[in-house]
Amino acid sequence: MSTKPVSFTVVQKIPKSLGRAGVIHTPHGDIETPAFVVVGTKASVKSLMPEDLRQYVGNQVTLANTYHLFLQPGHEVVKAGGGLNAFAHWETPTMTDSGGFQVFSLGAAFGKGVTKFAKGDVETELPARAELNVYSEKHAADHGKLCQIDEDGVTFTSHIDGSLHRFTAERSIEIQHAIGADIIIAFDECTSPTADRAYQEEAMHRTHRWAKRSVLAHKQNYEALKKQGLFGVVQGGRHLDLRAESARILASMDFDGFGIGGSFSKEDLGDSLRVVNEVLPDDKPRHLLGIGEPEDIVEGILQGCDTFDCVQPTRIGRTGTIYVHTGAMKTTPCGTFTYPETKKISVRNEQYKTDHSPLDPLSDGYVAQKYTKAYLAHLFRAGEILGPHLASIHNLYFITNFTKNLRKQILEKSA
RNA sequence: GCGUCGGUGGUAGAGUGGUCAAUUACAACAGACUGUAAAUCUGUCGCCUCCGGGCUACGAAGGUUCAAAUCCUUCCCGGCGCA
Repeated sequence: MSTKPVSFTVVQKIPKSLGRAGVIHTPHGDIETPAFVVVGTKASVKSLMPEDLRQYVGNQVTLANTYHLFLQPGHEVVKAGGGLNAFAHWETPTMTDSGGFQVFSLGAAFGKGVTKFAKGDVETELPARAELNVYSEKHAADHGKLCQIDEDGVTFTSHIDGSLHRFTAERSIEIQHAIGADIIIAFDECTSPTADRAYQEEAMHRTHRWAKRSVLAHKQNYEALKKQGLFGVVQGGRHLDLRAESARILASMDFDGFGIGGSFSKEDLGDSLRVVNEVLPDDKPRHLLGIGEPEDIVEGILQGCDTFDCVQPTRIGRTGTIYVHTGAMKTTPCGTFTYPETKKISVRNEQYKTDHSPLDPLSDGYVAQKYTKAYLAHLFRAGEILGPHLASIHNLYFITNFTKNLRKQILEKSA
């Protein structure tokens, strides 16, 4: 076993595929991969107690966010509270995202309704270029966003109180050291799918420079080095050659694992991942950042990704949309996986007001079995907080278990 | 009985001669959401529509006016006050 705090063991490879089942070892325990990573941005999985996660979800790992915890309550508070695990009473292994996604969500995407997925293949607009040394609230407001990018880092205008803050590679690592998650992520720039190739390339190279600095910053903190693993983030947008180049450059740096970030299009997600994972080393875990619809996870695993975090189960759950099984089974082209077809339904819809069947009769989840659509429909209509709570638990169990079943198939196929 | 205030779309409640099919909120009906600015946001919400518009509407019936939810008359209904 490795002396590094975070290491990876491949347990079983999928024949003729980049995919594998494995185990990520961390100071807070092992993560059996492929695995879904529950998102708890502000050290809180929205509406759930950690006990709910343990008892009804069975997740193995939870992800928080550096930018959000830095603003509130402050990373020093988390540190004084014993670090993320103790502070939030999370007992699973933990990760923190670097704040790189906020460069996108509070920057290019701010107020525009664009998502990480391209709608079509047209580059609809150019992102605002970095404008050096122009940091002001007014400037940010004028540009319709809360952050400005330059070579050295990013200046954020807090979405909470408008105050200005500066993130650099070193600063993000420093904050993540204080927060204390098992796996931390190098500060990157998550680009918009609307950015043109030239900008994707420029941003990618900037992310690489930040990655190099992040490795250095991490190595300089001896205490953190013993307890936390550092992941670098592959970028390159929808351009396969850039993706491959990004993977090549990052693979040459001393990371404990890799995140795959940035924007994709739904159609060539698999191609983008394949190109990247062909290059990344086999003996390190690969995390697909922020993607996790059931079909995406199947594709991601086939193309060699080990872990997936996604906000979707809790976000859609909170407003009454739940995952359910249709009853049909699907098989991947080369027969690797046979998995249940899924769909999303909105339990607020009129038809469910009097539908007293279980949320998802085909699921073995506790909430799916014990609670009915009519009850959830009532809770959401009545504005009861139990509605978002139950729907979130249900969705998290659904996707966590969906992923676990795929792992099981990898192991069974080879047995 | 007299006086007075009021009766507006599913609800509450704006509007008090034209720009009113009628502000707004809620409810209702749908939709969106993929490293969480998110217990959020968007659309529809009188009827019909070839999406240009047409029709019926603000307690009821009459009336004034080029034009009425808005002014006048009577009636019906409700709150309050006085008998």
